[in-house]
Amino acid sequence: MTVSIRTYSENLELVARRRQHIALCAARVFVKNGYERANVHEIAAACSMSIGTLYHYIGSKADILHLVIEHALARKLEAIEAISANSTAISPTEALKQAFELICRRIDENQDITIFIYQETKNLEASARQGCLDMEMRCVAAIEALLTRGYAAGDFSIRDVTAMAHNIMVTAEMWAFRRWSLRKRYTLEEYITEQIGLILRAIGVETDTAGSIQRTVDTAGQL
Amino acid sequence: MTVSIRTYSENLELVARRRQHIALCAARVFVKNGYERANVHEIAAACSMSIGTLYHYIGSKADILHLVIEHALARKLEAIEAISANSTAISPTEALKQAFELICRRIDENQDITIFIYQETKNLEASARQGCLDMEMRCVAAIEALLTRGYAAGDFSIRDVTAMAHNIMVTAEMWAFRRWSLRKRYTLEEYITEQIGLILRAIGVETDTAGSIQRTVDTAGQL
Amino acid sequence: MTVSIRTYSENLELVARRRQHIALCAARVFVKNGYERANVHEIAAACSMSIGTLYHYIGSKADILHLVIEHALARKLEAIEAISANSTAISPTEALKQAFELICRRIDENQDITIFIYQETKNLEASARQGCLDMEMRCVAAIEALLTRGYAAGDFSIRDVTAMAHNIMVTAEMWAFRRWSLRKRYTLEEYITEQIGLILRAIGVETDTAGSIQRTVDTAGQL
Amino acid sequence: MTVSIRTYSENLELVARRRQHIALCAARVFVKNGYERANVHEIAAACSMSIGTLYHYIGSKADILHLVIEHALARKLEAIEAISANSTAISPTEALKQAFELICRRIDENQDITIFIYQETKNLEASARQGCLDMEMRCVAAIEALLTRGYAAGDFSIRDVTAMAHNIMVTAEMWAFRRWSLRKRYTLEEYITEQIGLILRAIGVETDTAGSIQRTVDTAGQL
DNA sequence: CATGAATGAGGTTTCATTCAT
DNA sequence: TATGAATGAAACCTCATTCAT
Repeated sequence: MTVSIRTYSENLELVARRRQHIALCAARVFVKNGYERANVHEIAAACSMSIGTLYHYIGSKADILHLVIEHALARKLEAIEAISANSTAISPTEALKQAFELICRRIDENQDITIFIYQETKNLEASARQGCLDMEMRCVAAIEALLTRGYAAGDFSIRDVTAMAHNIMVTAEMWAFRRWSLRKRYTLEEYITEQIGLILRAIGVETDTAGSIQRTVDTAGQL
Repeated sequence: MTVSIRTYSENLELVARRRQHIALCAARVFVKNGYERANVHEIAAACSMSIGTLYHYIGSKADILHLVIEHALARKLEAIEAISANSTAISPTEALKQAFELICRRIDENQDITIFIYQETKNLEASARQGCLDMEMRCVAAIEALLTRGYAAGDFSIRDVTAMAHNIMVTAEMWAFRRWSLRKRYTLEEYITEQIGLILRAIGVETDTAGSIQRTVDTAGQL
Repeated sequence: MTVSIRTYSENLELVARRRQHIALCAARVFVKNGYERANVHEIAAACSMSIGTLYHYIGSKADILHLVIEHALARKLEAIEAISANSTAISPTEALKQAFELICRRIDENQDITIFIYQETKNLEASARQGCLDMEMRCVAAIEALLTRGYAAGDFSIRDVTAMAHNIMVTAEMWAFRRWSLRKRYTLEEYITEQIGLILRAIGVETDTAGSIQRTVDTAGQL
Repeated sequence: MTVSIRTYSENLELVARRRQHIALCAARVFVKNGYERANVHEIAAACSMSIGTLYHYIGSKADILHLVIEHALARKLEAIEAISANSTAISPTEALKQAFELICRRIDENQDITIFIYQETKNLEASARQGCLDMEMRCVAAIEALLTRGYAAGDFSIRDVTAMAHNIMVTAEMWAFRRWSLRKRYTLEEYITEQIGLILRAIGVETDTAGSIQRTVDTAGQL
């Protein structure tokens, strides 16, 4: 899973523990200033390590980025696969509704890192980036599974599930990367309700048209 | 419209011409390596100017970013408003279909800058960023107008047009920022066809279900 | 008087007029920011000239400094020589008192340029600097003349007038370059009175001891 | 006492040692060309440090100026306070004479930095400058103490000691900043003798009139 | 295993001066 | 005579990485 990153340590378990720590702490620094503006001094401080120690467990600043993004994506993938897997007991429609809601709530809790991944994945070198894209693909695949199940059950009228799965994933992430606009207009709950309505109708599930939205939250122009 | 940027010249017409030139040439450099990695030396060279001359027309590297993003957004906005305005002669459904197709084709032609804007708008200072977000909002508004017209005509069964308008905009831009996945599966035409189907059904327009997609183009993991 | 400075003009009268103008206007800019921080753009603007025109009448930024300092020193010298010359009708003691007072008042009116000369004469090249030092020497000489007259008349008990003349000149200029301290304690009038008392007693002239000073003006720590 | 300057090191003792080193070495570079013309490359070389290392102990070039001036003033203040304090065993007149002589000799040994402080203190930012002015004030206060003691003992006929204290301080510094004139006429010993005579008579102490000065040293027009 | 002082290349920006118009 | 656009060297400062302790 983890791509090979240089380390001076031979205690693999220690390396893994430290890297997890770095992934968590560095994320805060990266998210605050962006990858390029964050400096290794600040990252080391956030990890409560000296620079020297930090460099025992990573080979370069880019490796820290890799750790951070990979960690965040792995947790996102875990969450989505769990959501998808846990919904076999209920109807496909209900499963899709619940899945979308849970994914949206997860994105809402991880807005900053979601946006960060959109912005900084470009700084990964090819192989690391490919690993991350693979995880993104597996997120889509988990959603595709939900859709395929509904199609097989005759509940969803859709044959090409890929586009729809991407749409669902991006619709959830939009809540983060278009928050400067969406949050003025919707609460998270309203957003979820509205988008679920659109999704279900797109795949041919009849719904009682979602209620209109009036309340406007003013959250200025935060990005 | 244009936020004030420092200049040593008082010849407003010259300043405007040079800045347009900078916006175009610098975009190529920025897109290649990202904002932070691009250096002003390279930008000046791309503009066929000395660094000194470059700094006669801008006050800082961040101003160049502002110029580039604002220029790109202004052209996107222009295009979308034109598309929206030019479609009053045809039925709302046909208008929406054509609009979505044209927007997607425009995004396809401007993939790199589309992605760049997602990644680097964060580097603008507050006021510049707000100006850019305002233009994004006007893009959404132009799409809302199309939807509202179809709703008023009774053709679209949708009451809250905002979410749908965002979805349409993001679906088109997805073609750029998820190209690493979508291009393996769809040609631009297939993508447009598939997504139009989903959009129309989400707003209650009956369509003959779009055909399934089989062909897979392998374009490696380019971002 | 004026050391040769490059000019592209052959109209000597025009050159002289423009240079006088430059000396006056540039002084304001130099005094505000210091010589090195002042830029030629700002100087040209203060002179209501284009950069090109400015460089028709001077050869370099250092020439402007020369013009400014020479102009200020020439006026100081003029003033002091006039003061010294105009006092032949009164007693040496009265002449010295009046001269000191007038010089102090002149320094008070020209505090900024007085300090500026202390700070920036170092930036003149050797020959220009020498010319300026010569003018300073002539200021001292004018004061020496006053002292010598009093000595010859038997009113002043002093044989080496040079040190005393320097002291008098520097005491007056101190009002400018130590204003951050002196102005908290003395008004100009009090300062003059107090210092005249000290000067006269140093050269053996009996005075009714100047009154004590109580009032404290708070002018913060301005330099 | 020392104003806070940014450092990347947390080893306070090391920081203090390095800064002392910088203050000493940078002074030579500054004095040679003035603050603005000196460049950090040259300063780092004079400190036998890389530029990177230099910037670990200071935050900006202006901080180096601050270090240099503060260091020089602190040593001047120390010297003057020591001189003033050490003279309680002798008569006020003798104490004043010795103090003036020692201060003049100290200025003579530190001519360049004395002039430098006159010229470049303006480049300090407000708070740093205020700290330096405070030290100057304490120098004056130490001299005031000497005068006050003589007044209290009935030896000096002077009530306002402030002006006289400033005069004494400036008279000593004059030896540096008017050396282009004074050194042509006086040796240091002659200068001290002559000025002590003037000082003592100004405060009402009878002296056998100081001898005339003939020897003229030609030291060209050095500033 | 842990530290953090040292490095120096490379970044952005300024500005005195020239010269074609 | 007057203009001001163009130049590019050189300035200050940052920061990822190493390595002796």
